[in-house]
Amino acid sequence: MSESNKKYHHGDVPRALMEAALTSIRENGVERLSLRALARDIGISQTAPYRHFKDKTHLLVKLAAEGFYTLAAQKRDIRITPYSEENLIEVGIAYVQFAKSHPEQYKLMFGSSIENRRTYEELMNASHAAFQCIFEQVEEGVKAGFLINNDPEILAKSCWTTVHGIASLLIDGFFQNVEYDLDEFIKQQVTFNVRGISKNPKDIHS
Amino acid sequence: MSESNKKYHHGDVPRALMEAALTSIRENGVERLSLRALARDIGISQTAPYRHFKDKTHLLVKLAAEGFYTLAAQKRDIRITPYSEENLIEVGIAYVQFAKSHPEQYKLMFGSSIENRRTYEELMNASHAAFQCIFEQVEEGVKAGFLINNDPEILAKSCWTTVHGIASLLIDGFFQNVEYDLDEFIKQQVTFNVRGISKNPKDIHS
DNA sequence: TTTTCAATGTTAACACTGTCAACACCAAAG
DNA sequence: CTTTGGTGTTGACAGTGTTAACATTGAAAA
Repeated sequence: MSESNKKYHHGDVPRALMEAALTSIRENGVERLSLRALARDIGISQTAPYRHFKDKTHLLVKLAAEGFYTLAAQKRDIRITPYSEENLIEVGIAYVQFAKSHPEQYKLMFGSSIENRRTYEELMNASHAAFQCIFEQVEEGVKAGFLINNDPEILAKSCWTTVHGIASLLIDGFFQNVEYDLDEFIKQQVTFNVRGISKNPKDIHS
Repeated sequence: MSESNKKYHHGDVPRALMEAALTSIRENGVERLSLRALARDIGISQTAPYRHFKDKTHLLVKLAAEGFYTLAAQKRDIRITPYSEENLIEVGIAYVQFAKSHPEQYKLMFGSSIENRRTYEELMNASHAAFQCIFEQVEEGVKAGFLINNDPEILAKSCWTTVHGIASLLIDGFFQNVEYDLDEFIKQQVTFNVRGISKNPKDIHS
């Protein structure tokens, strides 16, 4: 296959589109993403993407799903068994760090760029996989008697809302006026949360 | 001023635009908001809004700011002095209820429909006012010895991230598979958070 | 080998959008 | 009365998502 005359069959167009989309999102945010611009970037006609994605949203769904899977993987890398409070905190911090280093993709995963996200099975599976990590860890913490004897699902959701709250406020710039160290701040916040669901909360000495 | 021949000077156009925008957002979400459609709805030309708002974003900023102020007011209505743990929880619940009953406006306030939100002083003031409520209450809780002896700003931010986390996951449909009672769930989550920043956390019996 | 056909690509067009420039009107200040 | 600044309008530009109609290709079917 020569380099010239590449009118048709440009290789892996879906992959190229996804990657172009990722960098575009990283640089300009989800709101500015344009299918046509993407097509131009990778050198295909402006409507060619529709041969590979039903519409713009389906591209976004794929990207978001990928995001959830790498988030899940990243958390799994940090987690160690058996359960320890410190490790639960570390996983929480890793979650926030992911959001911090991929802010636009994170917004895509959670924000409302994707309408009716619940109708996309693929996306639901992916986000469920990301949740599953926390769930398992929390469940272990409950069984081992470290955490409140409550439905692990509810406790895990407490962790999730906390880290998600931190992540989204952080991304949206609500913590930009912090004079204190940001990483220290994140750790504190996560620690509060773990303390709240622990059976015997340690004292905190400021 | 007769009813007929209302070619010019239609009354309070900015107000009319804001209200039309609010209902449009409520029904179709922020993403679908169109300045031109708004103008058509209230019976002015499609570019007339630009006489009153520099651009679309400035309209959104005004709406978001209003949202923050009503949220602040709603919280102030619930809060009572002196400090009590129950009341802090109630305020947290009220926060989530606000988000629950104005989901699209809430998304507008926090989501990334408004780019560079930090450059809009008006918006920063408004969101700061909403934060101030929680801050004061938490500060009182610290002084009265109920909450951890820590920087009240940090503790208040813990409350904020928690309720915001709950609110946004709720709005984005991540809790739609709850078989248990939603209000009870919200209360539990907020309670965990308060427990996490309390000096002497009560035992929780499930 | 030739034919056929689905996948993939293209162009043209539609109906939108935000935004600006140029122009029209009108109330009140000078 | 004249001027002037706020408000309103039309027309246009550049951009978008999306569909329809048509073109090209490579591989399977004949």
